[in-house]
Amino acid sequence: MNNNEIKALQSDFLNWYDQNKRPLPWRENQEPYYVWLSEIMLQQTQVQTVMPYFERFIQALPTLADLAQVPDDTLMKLWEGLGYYSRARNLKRAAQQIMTDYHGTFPQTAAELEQIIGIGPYTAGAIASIAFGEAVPAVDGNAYRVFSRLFDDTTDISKSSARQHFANEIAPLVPKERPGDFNQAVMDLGSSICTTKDPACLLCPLQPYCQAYAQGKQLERPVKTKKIKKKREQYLALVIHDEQGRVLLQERPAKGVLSGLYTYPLINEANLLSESQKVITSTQIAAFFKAQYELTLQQVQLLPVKPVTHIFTHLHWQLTLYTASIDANANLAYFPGRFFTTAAIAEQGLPTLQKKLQARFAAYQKNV
DNA sequence: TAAACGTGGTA
DNA sequence: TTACCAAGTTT
Repeated sequence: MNNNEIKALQSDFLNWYDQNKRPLPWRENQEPYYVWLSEIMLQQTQVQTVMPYFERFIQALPTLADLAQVPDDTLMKLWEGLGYYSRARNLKRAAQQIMTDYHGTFPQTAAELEQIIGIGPYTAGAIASIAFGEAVPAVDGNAYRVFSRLFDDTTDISKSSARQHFANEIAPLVPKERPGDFNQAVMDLGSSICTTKDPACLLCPLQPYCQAYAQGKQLERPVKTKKIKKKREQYLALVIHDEQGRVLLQERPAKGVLSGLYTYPLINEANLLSESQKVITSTQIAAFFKAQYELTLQQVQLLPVKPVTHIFTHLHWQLTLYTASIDANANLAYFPGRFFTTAAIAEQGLPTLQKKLQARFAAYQKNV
């Protein structure tokens, strides 16, 4: 594309954006804190999902300084259900980093922003262009789709190297004048017109420039080869009450899925079953708890309800519910977790998996 | 470089 | 039910 073509494309695209931009809460101003927060929340997450979380978050923590000091419990409650919980933890760490290392003022270039925890190449480009007017691309899934079509580019977006390749291709198109609007136009176009399955090419402001459209290959772009196969795992989920009606929850290990979050105690069936064994017994579960945590369970019973299924990006879990009781004075020294009252559970930030397990148990109780 | 990391929606 | 998609970063 020569300079005149690029100018025309930029003009057509920004005019389209001016007419069609979505009114989103984080577009009301260019406050870096809000731009940043929205970009983190939007990682791998759709606008509709983010909206209520964003509103609640900025109401609870209106400034960077508030975020830097927020208690972890409050933070997780605000993030509850959004997923990828390390995003929230990194958000707080980053806020502290900016308060101490940058005197509470955001760095203003993509290169500097990328040094902050939780901000990768995409988010750095997005913040730098939207909040600070730096003419850099923001290469996300939308950009892959839009520009692989525009250039009829067959680069495999499954590969890590694809991001830099597209950044190089896109950079000459980003206007010096309105780089943030240009990048946001890419996102809006990608979500409304240049969609994966049924792109509305006839309505697209870039259609006159689109090389894939010219060849009828828009559905073959972008090229993506990798597919993740989910590992199947079976778990036991134990609903353990004491005589005061409190329930025992377990804190998940610092590494791995749902790290640091609370769930009912979960036992991987693979850790319970020996070679030829097919059936798990209540006695065996109690023995496991004794051996692992020095805890004595009583009345371990299989709950006659449908197992809970939960699907992560790379895992497919099936969880069978059990109930049991335990002494309120049991020594939890060797157990990574604690008792929760009903009220305390409601205040705790819990992963959706745990919410599902609770719902299944509640539905059972209702029918008894 | 590839795998790990949540969740909700759609075909 | 399975598979894939959606404003990625970290290790």
